[in-house]
Amino acid sequence: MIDNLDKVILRTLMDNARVSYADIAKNNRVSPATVHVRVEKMRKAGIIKGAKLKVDPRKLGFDVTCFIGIILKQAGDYPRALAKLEALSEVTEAFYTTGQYSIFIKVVVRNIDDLQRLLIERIQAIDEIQSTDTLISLQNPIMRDVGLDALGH
Amino acid sequence: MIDNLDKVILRTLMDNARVSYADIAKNNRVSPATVHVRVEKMRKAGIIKGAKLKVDPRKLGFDVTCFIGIILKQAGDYPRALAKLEALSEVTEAFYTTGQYSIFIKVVVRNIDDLQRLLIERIQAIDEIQSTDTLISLQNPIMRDVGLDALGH
DNA sequence: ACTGAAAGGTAAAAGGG
DNA sequence: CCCTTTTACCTTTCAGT
Repeated sequence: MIDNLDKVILRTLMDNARVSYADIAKNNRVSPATVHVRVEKMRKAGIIKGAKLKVDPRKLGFDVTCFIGIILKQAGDYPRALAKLEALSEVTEAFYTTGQYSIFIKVVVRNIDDLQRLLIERIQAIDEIQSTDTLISLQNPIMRDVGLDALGH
Repeated sequence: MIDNLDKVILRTLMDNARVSYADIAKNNRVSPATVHVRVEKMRKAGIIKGAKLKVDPRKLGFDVTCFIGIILKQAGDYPRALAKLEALSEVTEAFYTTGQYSIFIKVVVRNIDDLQRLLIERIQAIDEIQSTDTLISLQNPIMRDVGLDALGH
């Protein structure tokens, strides 16, 4: 399914998506064409979903990151609530979860005032939402990709 | 600080980091060299932190994503606990937070059995940790970058 | 399934307005 | 601050093994 060369290619590009296929080829003693073929294979298999530029939100003026656990009035309200959350650009991630919350979201905003307005005027204003719990992140000391070492084959 | 062209470049590359500078230049009626200069400027300013390949963890056999809220025995235990969490490759993100938890982490594992072992044998075994709450993610319907539209300049 | 070579395209640096 | 030019390198395709 996925061999050692695939893993090295993935690891390299997950770390820096702009490393040239030629460099990867050189380091692994294969031709650039082979690297190209492997990448295309993994893209078609859905393993590779794209390449994203990583930006620092703080450098752009988004200083506050927080997580919000959402309790819905009824379980069936999930699709409607999600659609309304998706319309808010400040909501960067959403998860449908087990446990006390139905939906768990990550929001990135400029400052605490913006967070307060977002919470009160736009999130708690959503009909389907019963209540929310907010967790403000002060630091983000770990942010990395899944380790491929646990991959067996 | 950051003008309209910078914003268009960021938006384009945040979506697809492999779009060529030549294409971006064409769409904005500037030269490829200008795009190159802008990207370098933003890299030096720390706005651009790199380009990452986006992979689908499920396609690689990591089927379970979850969040774990961690309560420490003492607030001062934070650095030691964090270092121990960092040593676990399954911990892909960590946040230092206000509220009921001191540390909030995201973990990605192969299955529920692995999650259970990780939790009991490696996380709850950390001396500095008093207790944990786990939130299993069943779906991840929203995963996107910060919207640049709120950016003033 | 990998390689080597060819064609076209791209990045990055240099120089000028 | 942006442009054009230039050079070297890169991706991608395809025939051959």
